[in-house]
Amino acid sequence: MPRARTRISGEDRRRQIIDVALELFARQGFKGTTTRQIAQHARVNEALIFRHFPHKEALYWAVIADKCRKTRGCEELQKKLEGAEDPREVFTWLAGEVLRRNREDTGRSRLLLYSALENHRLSQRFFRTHIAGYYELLADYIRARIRDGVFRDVDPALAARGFLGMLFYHFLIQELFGGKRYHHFDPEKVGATLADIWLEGMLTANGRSARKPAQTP
Amino acid sequence: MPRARTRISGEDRRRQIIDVALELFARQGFKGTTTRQIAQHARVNEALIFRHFPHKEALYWAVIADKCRKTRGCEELQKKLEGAEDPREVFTWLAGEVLRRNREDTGRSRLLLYSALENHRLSQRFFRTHIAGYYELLADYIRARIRDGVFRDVDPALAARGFLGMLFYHFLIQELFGGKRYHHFDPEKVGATLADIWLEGMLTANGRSARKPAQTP
DNA sequence: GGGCATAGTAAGTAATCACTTACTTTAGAA
DNA sequence: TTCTAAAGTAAGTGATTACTTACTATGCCC
Repeated sequence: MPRARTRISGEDRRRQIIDVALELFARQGFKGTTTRQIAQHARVNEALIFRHFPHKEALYWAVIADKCRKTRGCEELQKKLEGAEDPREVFTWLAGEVLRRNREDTGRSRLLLYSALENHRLSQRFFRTHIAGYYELLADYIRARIRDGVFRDVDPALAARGFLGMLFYHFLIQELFGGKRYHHFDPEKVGATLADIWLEGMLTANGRSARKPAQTP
Repeated sequence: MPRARTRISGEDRRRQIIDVALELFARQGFKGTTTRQIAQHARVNEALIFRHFPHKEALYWAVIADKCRKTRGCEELQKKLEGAEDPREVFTWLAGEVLRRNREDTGRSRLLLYSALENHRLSQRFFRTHIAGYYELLADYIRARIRDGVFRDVDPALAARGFLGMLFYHFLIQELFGGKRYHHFDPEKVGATLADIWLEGMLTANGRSARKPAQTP
């Protein structure tokens, strides 16, 4: 009584295994996920996994590499930063984007955190691909605004880190620590509020008056 | 040839096992740590662990409960907030404290993150003990300053979250993602800078002039 | 100094782990 | 239609897992 299972191409099967593994690794970490589990969720024999990947760790690498590749780079941010007229618009938009992305792709953030905690060799690369680029771009933009006299003179890398920190931490508490059970926040408002605090903390009198010229007597 | 090992009281042994387990759970997570490893590090027979704890999970609970208990509560913060004259002093001090504590007790933060990711039932309680209390206190203080007209009118819970987020995220990147390999930050400066950005973002003109009366013509 | 509660251990257990081997089934080119 | 490369699987492997059992050693009180 042979299985009526459809036979698909190696490439497709490989992709499917990666997708299934991503979900499980993100939810349970590397150690917490068994190859048997992955096979069951993919509805294939466990041996098939080892046909596509020499060992579990190789599958983990493939999952992370896949996430790295799939993530559209910083082009969108770069474009927004280049064609930016008002810093407020930029940072409010960015805050919304960061929050939305974390909310929509929780798996990415969990995978990233797990790989950092479990100290996988790839976690550093994963981090560089997903975060470091973003915040170097941001730091450059901040540096330029400091030169313009729009922002106050603080360490640009630190300022960028502070901005992203506010947003990521909010996600951490809401999604990971079950914060949303006790307090529901309107995502729009969260992004706007946090961006506002940060911006008001960064803008100089000049930077402020560029938008509201009436403020300077 | 009997072991020359000293025999210590059950209570002491229990404490020792918890200490050893804490370190391993913090480094490798629950799933990543084996009872055998714990026994070897504690230099006792594995069976002894199960004399003190019915199962591995009970040991994990004990470890987390111990961390919760050992952490001195929010009294220090509360005292500081009550006897506070200048918000700047309070937040700069707090920033330094948060950074110092994370740096000195990395295990606590790792354990907290792991328990959140691994979705242990205790993680919520762990979180409440370690973070929520802090930031409710902080939110209360912020709410009072808003009423005073010292801070701008923003959601106090969100503002508190933003403040702690800046600091915790900095720790995350430096310690977990190996940020300190690429860029070393002076802890003093980090705390002062981040607190400064946040404060300047929160203070009203009134709040500012309370310290610098010359600023208002 | 003898009795005994308990600290401590050696040597297991069944289940599960990542991974292999030896085999069968199928799609598509010829 | 036949042949074959590759998709797919059943049934293992030894190592490791959390946890037990049956035992010995030791400090302490009388």
